[in-house]
Amino acid sequence: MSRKVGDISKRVRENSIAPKKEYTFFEDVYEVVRLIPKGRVSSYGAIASYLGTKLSARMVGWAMNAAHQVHPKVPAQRVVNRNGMLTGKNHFSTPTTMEELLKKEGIEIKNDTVINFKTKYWDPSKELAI
DNA sequence: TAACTGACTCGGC
DNA sequence: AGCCGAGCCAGTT
Repeated sequence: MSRKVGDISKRVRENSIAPKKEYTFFEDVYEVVRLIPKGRVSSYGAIASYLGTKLSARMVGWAMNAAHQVHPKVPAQRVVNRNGMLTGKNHFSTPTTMEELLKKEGIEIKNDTVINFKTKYWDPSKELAI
């Protein structure tokens, strides 16, 4: 596990996110995702951008792919693409798991898209104000 | 070892 | 307004 990208997240560390001895991009992603408030959602790009690699939104998705086996648990269902679509639903135990989890948190879904995405949107680079 | 693959985005046409 | 290509980079083949 390279630390190349993780080094960029020094800001995250200094911003009082749970301290750890080793930092990797994946772990940084998990930390940020865990900070997403219940009932809110964020996007891959926003998280990538917050970590300083805004062009690597795909890596955030990659991280989510492995997030299911990470502890403490990562609320991967709160991360959708920039349009509010549940593009990652197929990576959950069942294709409907993601939607069910979000509904349980008070987020309405229609056609695999978050209703009122704009008002539910949670941007780490703003909310966490680096 | 090189090539391919994404739970993404953005810019250009 | 929608489609296409490029950039991103860790992990898999």
